[in-house]
Amino acid sequence: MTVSNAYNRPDQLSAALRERVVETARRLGYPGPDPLARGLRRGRAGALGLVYDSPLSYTVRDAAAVAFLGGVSEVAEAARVGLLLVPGTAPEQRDAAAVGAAVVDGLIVYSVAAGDALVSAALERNRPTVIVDQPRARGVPFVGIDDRAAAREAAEHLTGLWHRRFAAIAFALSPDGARGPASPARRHRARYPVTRARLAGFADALGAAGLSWPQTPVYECPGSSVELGREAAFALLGEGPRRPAAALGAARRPTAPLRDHRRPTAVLATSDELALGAVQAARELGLAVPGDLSVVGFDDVPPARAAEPPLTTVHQDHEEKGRLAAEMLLGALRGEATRRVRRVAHRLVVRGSTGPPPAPT
Amino acid sequence: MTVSNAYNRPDQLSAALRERVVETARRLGYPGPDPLARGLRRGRAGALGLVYDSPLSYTVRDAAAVAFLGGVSEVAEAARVGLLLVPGTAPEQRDAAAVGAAVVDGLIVYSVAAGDALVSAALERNRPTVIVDQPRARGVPFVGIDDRAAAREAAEHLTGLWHRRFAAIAFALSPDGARGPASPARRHRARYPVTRARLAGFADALGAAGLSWPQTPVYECPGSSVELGREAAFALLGEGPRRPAAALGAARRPTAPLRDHRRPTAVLATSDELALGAVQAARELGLAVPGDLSVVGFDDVPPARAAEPPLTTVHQDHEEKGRLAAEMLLGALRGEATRRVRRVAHRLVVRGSTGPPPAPT
DNA sequence: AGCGTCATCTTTATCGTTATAGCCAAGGTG
DNA sequence: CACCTTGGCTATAACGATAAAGATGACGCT
Repeated sequence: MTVSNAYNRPDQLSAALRERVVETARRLGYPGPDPLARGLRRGRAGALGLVYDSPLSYTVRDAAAVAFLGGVSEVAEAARVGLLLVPGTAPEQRDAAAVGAAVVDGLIVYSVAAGDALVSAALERNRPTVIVDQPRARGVPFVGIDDRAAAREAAEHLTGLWHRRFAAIAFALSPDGARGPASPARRHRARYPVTRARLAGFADALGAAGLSWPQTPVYECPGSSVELGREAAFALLGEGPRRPAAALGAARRPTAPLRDHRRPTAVLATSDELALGAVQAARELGLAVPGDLSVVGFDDVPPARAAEPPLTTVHQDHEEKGRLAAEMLLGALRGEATRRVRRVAHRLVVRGSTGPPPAPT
Repeated sequence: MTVSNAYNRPDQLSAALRERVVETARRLGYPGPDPLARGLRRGRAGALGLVYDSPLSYTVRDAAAVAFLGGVSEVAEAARVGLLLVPGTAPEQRDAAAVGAAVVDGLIVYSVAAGDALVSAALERNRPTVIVDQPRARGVPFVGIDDRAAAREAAEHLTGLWHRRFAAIAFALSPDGARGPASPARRHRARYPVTRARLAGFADALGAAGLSWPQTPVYECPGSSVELGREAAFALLGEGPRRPAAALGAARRPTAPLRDHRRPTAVLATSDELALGAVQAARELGLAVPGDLSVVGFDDVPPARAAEPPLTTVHQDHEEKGRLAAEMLLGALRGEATRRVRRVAHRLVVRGSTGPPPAPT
């Protein structure tokens, strides 16, 4: 006990004794109180857990997820707690038990599919938990934007410019790795609420403009990357072989674009990465952006602003989302009662990738 | 004990009893074995600790650090251990005790200044530790590149093009937040070994070309960002007021460049961010890159390749560094004896930001 | 019957802390 | 002088798990 006091409450013992303790500790090679034992006794782990939908090694390639991490870490640093990135999210070795075994005081679940075992594992721990973006769970604190309204605004921007032929590129509708055109039935069954809400927002705007959503092609990608967006756009815009770009090798042969009257004049993407891939595909097909094709993204990550042309997109503050989530979690740990659902503001940022549709020929 | 077996070794008891245990657990609201207690008893925390030099909220803005995190996480995921981002690195509340209190089995220390309390705190834990980039510590496993040789190659590329007037932009020489021209004395006292080695490499190349290193201006920035690089370049290239860019406000008034015969024709930067800032400053000063000014960076982060012009820089594989560090640490935890120092390959990537110096007027 | 084997479950002791309460001497009060 | 404080130190008992060893009974074999 005296040793414990020497380390934790130096004022409780005389300087002399403390010095003796420290000296002896050094001589014996005692490395200081064991964090595990201390945690057990004190009942706190000193860390917040972060559960992502995909393995971290993918997640760090997503600028939005990294910004979110930055926000969380800012608050965690200030509260002097660690941030544990929980393993077990890789598809080939999905391991909900890892969530149960994580040494944490509370959990932040970031953008996981509805019904995923990771979510139930997190909730079963009976510790404070905050869910970010998706899925909603009864009584569980939540942080996110109004995806449906935001998507609707993005699409209305284009219907307002009098676009009539639309196509959409979406990241995963459900966590089964599907890739390709998504039928209306599949759209209906979507297990990622965010994808679902964004598509619903697109549908709202198109419906309000008198256009048919079920007949609007939606290309589903199993993730969010420029390469996947490029591939999707080729499928939606071109008539050439639909091989993935990697198979095309170094000397890419662009496929021919669809004839004008069949080709969409506007592409709605559920993320900036996908949108940037679409812009790239358009360029390779010889289509001008926004002259021949308008593209809107979602998230407003840094590359969206830096792109050529800069991307019209829905801005959301990912860092703020991270800060909020962390604060809600820390508040719950302190036993404070706070608002359970926080919506973060979004806004459409109109830049250079959208314009009126080309004049009919 | 039977409960423990029910959770950890289902084969050790009959299905019936196990079912009864699980059912009772549910009824009583028992959330499964407590990770802290399990960790204490088993002697493992199930996580690796990651200690950065700066608070995470800054670190996530550094593409190189994020890529490194990606590499580490890849290996950690595969080994089914978590990754704890240790707090306590913010300058205003630097807290080496947080390193001692982290619930981890081993530590990775990423790019910390020599003599920093974080390093000694890590080593005093008497757990396997790997240091990345800096500082070197006797007998402690290390991963990094040959910074001096790499920097020398970068500078030799420019001396080979017959540049004669150089300037350098460096990130921190020592962790004291200094900003401005770094005297030869200060360069000599540098506490960040990486900065020191890269400057030494520059000096090697300049010396070999018969140029004076002590007379070559070096501008020190307290971090690595485009904005700091821009500011440094203004100081090195312009004659206007040397105020930081932020003070210039929204309507930036570019200062006039130095007259030709005094202005450097080549800038050596210790990071891509700083280099990109220098390119931007040159543009604002009306100087062509590489026509009037050549710039080399360091690290080859994604924006370097995407920049206009694309940046000549020293490539290093940050992810690979992360993977290596994590593997060395896991190896040490398993008690394997491995090589203690691993050098990662680097290579100069010549792109569009460097060329011959302008013809003398 | 006697004995070993095996599957299944239980007992004991321990991991390294720290909350709590207790002890003791020195000094202050009435 | 008895009595209370106070500062400084110590003894006890958990925190919640699990390794290791022990107990129990069913079964087969000679």
